[in-house]
Parts: sequence; C-alpha cells; structure tokens
Amino acid sequence: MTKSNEPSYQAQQFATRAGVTVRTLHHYDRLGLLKPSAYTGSGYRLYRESDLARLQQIVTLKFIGFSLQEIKTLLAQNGRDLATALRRQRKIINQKRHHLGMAVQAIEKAELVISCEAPDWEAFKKIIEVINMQNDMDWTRKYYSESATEKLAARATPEVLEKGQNDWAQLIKEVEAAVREGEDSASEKARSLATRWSNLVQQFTGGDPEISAGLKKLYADQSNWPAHFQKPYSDEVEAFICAAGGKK
Amino acid sequence: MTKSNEPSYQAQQFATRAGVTVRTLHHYDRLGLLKPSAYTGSGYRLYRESDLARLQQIVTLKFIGFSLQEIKTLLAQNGRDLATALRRQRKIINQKRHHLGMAVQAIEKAELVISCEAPDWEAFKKIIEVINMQNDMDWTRKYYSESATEKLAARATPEVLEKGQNDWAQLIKEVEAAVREGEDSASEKARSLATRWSNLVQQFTGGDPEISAGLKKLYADQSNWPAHFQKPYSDEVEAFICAAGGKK
DNA sequence: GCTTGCGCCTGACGTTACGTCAGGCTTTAG
DNA sequence: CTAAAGCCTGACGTAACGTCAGGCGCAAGC
Repeated sequence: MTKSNEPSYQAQQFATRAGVTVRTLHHYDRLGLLKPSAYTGSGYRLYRESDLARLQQIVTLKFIGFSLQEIKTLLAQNGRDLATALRRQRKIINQKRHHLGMAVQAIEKAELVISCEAPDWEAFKKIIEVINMQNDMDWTRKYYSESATEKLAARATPEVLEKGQNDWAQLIKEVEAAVREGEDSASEKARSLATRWSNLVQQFTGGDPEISAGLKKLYADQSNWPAHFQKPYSDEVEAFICAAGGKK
Repeated sequence: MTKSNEPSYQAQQFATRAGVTVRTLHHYDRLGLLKPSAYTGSGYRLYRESDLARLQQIVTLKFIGFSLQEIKTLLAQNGRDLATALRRQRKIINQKRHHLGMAVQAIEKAELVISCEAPDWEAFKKIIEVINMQNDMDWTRKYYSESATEKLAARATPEVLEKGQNDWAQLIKEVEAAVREGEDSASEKARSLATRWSNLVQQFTGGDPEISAGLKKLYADQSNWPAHFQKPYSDEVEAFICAAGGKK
C-alpha cells in the first residue's frame, strides 16, 4: 500500500525536479547524505517526495555555505546545534563578503590607475601595499574579544578604512618630519600632532572600551607579531608622540 | 658584481617576508609562475628583491581573485589585457558578493525562526523556497543585455528583492481568489488588480526599456525554461489579468 | 671526525564537490 | 529484434596548496 500510491522517480527526473544533476545524486548517495528510498532489482535508484524534501534541505544548507560533511552531521542530529552552526556560518560569510568588498575596491583603484596612464606596475604596487595592509589586519583579530570584532567589522566599510589609512599615513609623515627637524616635543606643534594622534586612535576605537582593550593587547604583544608585519611608525615617532603626551 | 651586493634569501626567509609558505614557493616554481633567480650547487632556491616584487604582484592578483593560470598569462603579456581582465573580474566578484549577501539574509531569517520556535524544518522550508527562487533568477540573466543586467544587479538589494517577492505573492493570491469567485474581468475590482499588476511590473523594470525588453524575451521563451522553474502564476491568472487590461 | 639538529629538497597522496569519460547493463519504442 | 535512451559503477581530473615521508646539506658541538 505504501508503495502503490506514492509515485517514485528515477534519477534524471528526480534530479531535474530539484535542479541538480544525476552525478550529484550519485555523489550524495556514496557519501551517505541522501540514499534513495528504494532500488529496482537491477540497481536503479528510486526517489520519492520525502527524498525531495531532504534534498532541498541539503541544497539550502549548501547555499548557506556549509560543507557536505557539516550538512550530514547537521541533518543527523536533526538540527540540535543548528543555531550555533548558523551563527558561526554567518560570521564566516560576513568575513568573506568583507574580503570581496576590498577586492572590488582594489580593482576599482587599479582600473583608475591604468585607465589614464599606461599599464603601470609601479602605481599598481601602491595598491598592493594598501591591500596587504588590510589583509594583515586579519591576524590582529585574535586580540579582540568576539563582540569587539563584530563592532569593528560593522564599522569597517572600505571607504572608512581607506580614509583612516590615509589619515594615519599623512599624520605619520608629518611627525617624521617634525622628528627630523628636531622639533621640541613640548612645543605647540608637537602638542597639536599628539592631539591629532589621539583623535585618530579615538576614531578607530569609536570610544568603545572593548576595542581599546583589544588594541592595547595587540600592541603589548609586538614580539609575537608575524614577521612580515611592520609597525606603521618608527620607534622615534612613537617616542616623540609619547613625550608630547599623545600616548598614555 | 651583480652577485656580490644583491643579497639573496633562502626559501624560508623569503617566504616569510612575503607572508606565504615555503610550499607555496615550490608550487609556484613548478607552475613556472615564480622561478627563483638562482639555485645553489645543491639545489637550494635563492631569491632576490626582484623576485619579491613579482611575488607581491602574484599575491595581489590572487587577492583580486584571479587563478594562478590567469595570473601567469597576465604577467606574461605584461599587462596588455589587464583592463579587460579587471573588468571581468570585478563583475564576477560583485556576483559573488551578491550571493553571499543573500546567504546572510537566509541565515538571519532562519535564525529568527529557530530562535522562538523549536528547530522547525517546515518554516525552514519556506526560506528555502525564497532562496531557490532568487537562485533561479540567475539563469534568467541570459535574456538581459549586459547593461540591463548591471542595472538590475545595482537595484537588487536583498530587502528590495524580498519586498518585491512578497508583493507579488500577495497580489497573485488575490487574483487567484478573484478567479475562483468568477469575478468579471471588466469589473472595478479586476481593473484595480490589473493596475497593481502593471505597477509591480513597472517597479521591476524601473521604467528601463532594456530591462523591459529582457523581461519580454524571457517570457516569450517559456518553452526553454529549466524544468524546475515554474511560472509563479497559473494560466488562469494570466488570462484574467490580460482580460482586465493589465498585460499588453 | 662524527653526530646532532635544523633547513632544504623532491615526490606522492589528501582535500572539496562534483564533471567527465569509459565500459557495460536495462528498458523501451519501433 | 535492434537501436536509442537511460542507468550503473569505477577511475581520473580540477585548484591551490597542506601534509607527510624519505633523503641531502650544512654548521656547530663533542
């Protein structure tokens, strides 16, 4: 009775209904992710509506970015840890999106450069530096608490990032000049630079104590920084700003 | 002379300076993407500053999303088709970002659902449908001209998409009810429905003739639609709206 | 002079989610 | 009865490396 009134589909039909290929069905079968509910005597796969539901769940979870392995365990435990998994996945996706956003930004800059001048690898290299610096920011995440990371990510649009980077580069250049000229760290100019420094730090942290804490941890652990990451300013610059009262 | 004053690095050092692994260097070497500028007698790889520059270019292009093969040809032709490649790449990335955006949207919805109720695969399935429908939109792209596709993509934020979908579902439901009740297609109500229909179409096309053209091509070619894609409304609904003057 | 330890080398296999043959049955339409 | 479709099961290919495994090279300490 159960057999007679529930129609079953062969591989091709079933696959088409779900928008996947037959080979995909084979694959899921071998992985034990989706076994057909029956086989004919000669070994043909037969699927039913209930299989379609499961396949749709699989497709959806795949869309969300889970691996087939993860999907298998998620479906096995019937969604007990689904909430946790979704949270994790959302974070991962947001990171990827962020990455892509910066890639687009990089491309647009590069397009600007090569549209007016000849294909210029030198100018291209500058873009490289900016990008790499943004990449390097990734490993700094481990110093921030989870919620701080989220807050940072929320504010870190490409434009904001770029402006911040320009501001810092500009300020550091000026401080370097001041150091070279032997400017007194108690002078009017020095205090002005120190104030601007504090403002930029403030702007980065957004006044958030969690972010401040992370930033402090980050700079306290300089010995463990990856080798290819340089502090963006020299020790002299740091000393100058400290003396001028810009850094506590 | 050229040898003595240009320092050379061994694999590990060089790799660290660029933020990659030794194995990556081996890989690039075998692919012919980055050959070390020299080998010691015993076969050790030796890299110089000029190699670092090339490696940075590679890393950057990889960041932008090019495959190693593409990078190889791009560097080989010294950036002659760079502009074209960048444009293509930018489009691809934007599509991916769009995809991720919808994935995030899906997750957020799913999180909402499972946060208040028990892990509910039924509600989850509704989300599936929305997502799949958005996925299905992908194949429709071939009906639109290139510039029309870009215009559509620019307007298609997840929120807008969702609202549009809800509006359509609502309207179609009302039309179906009217059809069931034998409503006269010349009645006041029918004309009202037809007007709303036109408005939604108008809203989708944004009044853009290119988009209208694509949409028309799309619906003219129904026989070639993929099997798993159903027209969202029945033939009766279509007939009713036509009769009421909503569809030319 | 010999060992120890670190760094280097070259294969070779693992990973992900299938696509793409290749060779061989079944089933069905004519 | 035969030809055309559709199904099956391996087996290899893909991208960009990671991860052993086995074997040198090289400098330092004994």
